[in-house]
Amino acid sequence: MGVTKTDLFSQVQNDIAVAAKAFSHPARVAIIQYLLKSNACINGDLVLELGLAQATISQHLRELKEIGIIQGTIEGSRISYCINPDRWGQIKNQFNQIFDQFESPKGQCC
Amino acid sequence: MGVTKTDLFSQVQNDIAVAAKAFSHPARVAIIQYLLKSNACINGDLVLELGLAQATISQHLRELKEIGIIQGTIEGSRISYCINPDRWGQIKNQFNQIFDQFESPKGQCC
DNA sequence: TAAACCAATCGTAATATTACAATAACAGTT
DNA sequence: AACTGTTATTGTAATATTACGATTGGTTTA
Repeated sequence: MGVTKTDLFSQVQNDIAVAAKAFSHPARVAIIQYLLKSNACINGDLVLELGLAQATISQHLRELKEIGIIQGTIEGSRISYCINPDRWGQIKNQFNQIFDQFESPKGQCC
Repeated sequence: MGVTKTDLFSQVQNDIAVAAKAFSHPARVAIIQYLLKSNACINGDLVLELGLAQATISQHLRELKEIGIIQGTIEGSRISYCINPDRWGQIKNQFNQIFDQFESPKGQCC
């Protein structure tokens, strides 16, 4: 088959899975890292920086926008992208909530 | 086409993308959460818990094992899975390093 | 040894993702 | 209005992922 059975899982579990997709492709990681250091950029910057085709970058940007981790504003004939602070914090919290749940057991568990 | 151009990206970027895949499917999130609260479990536990076929659970477990976030030890006729503490910490650090790089700018960036 | 149990693997089908060329859409410029 | 620059979208091909039934390989139990 090949279609994820989202109805089997909780809202939180599906949310985390969606958020994780922002980081599950090296190009998207690279885009996010570029935005972290440059604060804002346009499609063309990323084409030069990453070496992928313009259409491919645009596709990744759309995914990141759909996830909500970035936002774009029209600026003349170009679109300026940046990180969405609220969503960023939300995703950070979701992940940290999971990361902090684990405590290394004293003995060997398995 | 459809094959990720890993050679365009840094080691770190590819590493993070691989680690993120552990969380990029709700079933794997559910498995990880189950391991967090039960410390250890076997394939059969997850089949009951998640409602997916045995083969599907096994496939997700293999992925998680390949990523290194879980480990399995043979225990008689069954295999006991648990979280790999070292790898867990490593992934946690990788993500936090990214999460902490963002500082919300005073004004609107875009 | 046979039966029962458990989990990995194989085979297969459906769907999703990744990538790019080509084209469309739109703003600014000449 | 024609041209240029920038990005989204469309179309398409290749590869990857997800899911499950069936089978295999292993250990335990009867």
